[in-house]
Amino acid sequence: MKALSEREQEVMNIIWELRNCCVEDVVNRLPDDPKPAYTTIQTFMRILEQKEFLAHKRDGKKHIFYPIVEKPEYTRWSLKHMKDNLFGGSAKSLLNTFIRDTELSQSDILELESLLEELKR
Amino acid sequence: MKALSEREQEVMNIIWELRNCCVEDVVNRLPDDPKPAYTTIQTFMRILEQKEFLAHKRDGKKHIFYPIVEKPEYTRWSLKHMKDNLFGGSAKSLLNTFIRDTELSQSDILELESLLEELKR
DNA sequence: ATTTTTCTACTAAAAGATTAGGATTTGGTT
DNA sequence: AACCAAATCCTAATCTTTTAGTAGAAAAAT
Repeated sequence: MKALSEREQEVMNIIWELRNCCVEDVVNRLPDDPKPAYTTIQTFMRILEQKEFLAHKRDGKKHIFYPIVEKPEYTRWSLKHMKDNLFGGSAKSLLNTFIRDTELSQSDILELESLLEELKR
Repeated sequence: MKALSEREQEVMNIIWELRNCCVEDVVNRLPDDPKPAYTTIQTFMRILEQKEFLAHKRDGKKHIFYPIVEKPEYTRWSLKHMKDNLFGGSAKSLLNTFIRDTELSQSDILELESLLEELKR
């Protein structure tokens, strides 16, 4: 697995949501900051296919793309990468930083506690 | 704040540890995968200075560099970035994924519980 | 059947990341 | 003051990322 660049990430987020989609579907979901050209997004999808995040099948003249790496798989990898590179491999240290810096609601806290309770067994 | 590239990150990790150091100190800490040239690392340190992660003072003929962005500041920013880009802004969802995927020891779990206990008040 | 539209494939160029060589400066030493 | 060694500065080549144009093929419309 290889890290996604900023733009690749943005494209993958859309495809993970749409599941089966063509280039145009993705372009339509992108904000018009300026809206990138059709061919630009097409290039990204070709690259993502080379990197084996996507595959495609034909439907008439269209290519229908779909993810072959799932989002949970990538987020897991990505969090591990961050843990190793920024927190010296310590999960505890990442959790500490994140929990202290994030405004968790009381109900979030209760949910986390029951998750931890579950893991004790 | 701007994200650090892979190599920039590696260099910053060393500087955050050493606090005050010259180019050579950093080069010496890098593994010899192949060891990068002195001038390569110097270039990175110049870029990191432009990006305002570092500053330097003179000592004899050497430049002594030191961080002006601290590691906790960057890790915080970086986790927030990941939360927003991969977990739709949901801290709960990031924590859930991370906690479930990480082998936490029993003592880690207890520590986290008391941290959460602390945040309830 | 010919024209028009719509999509992909190929190409390439601008911007950013990574690498390092050679010229130049400079602090210290004789 | 002149020299030397060590460090910096400047520059540039290569690689990756991001962007998009043009050509060509396939389908749709006339």
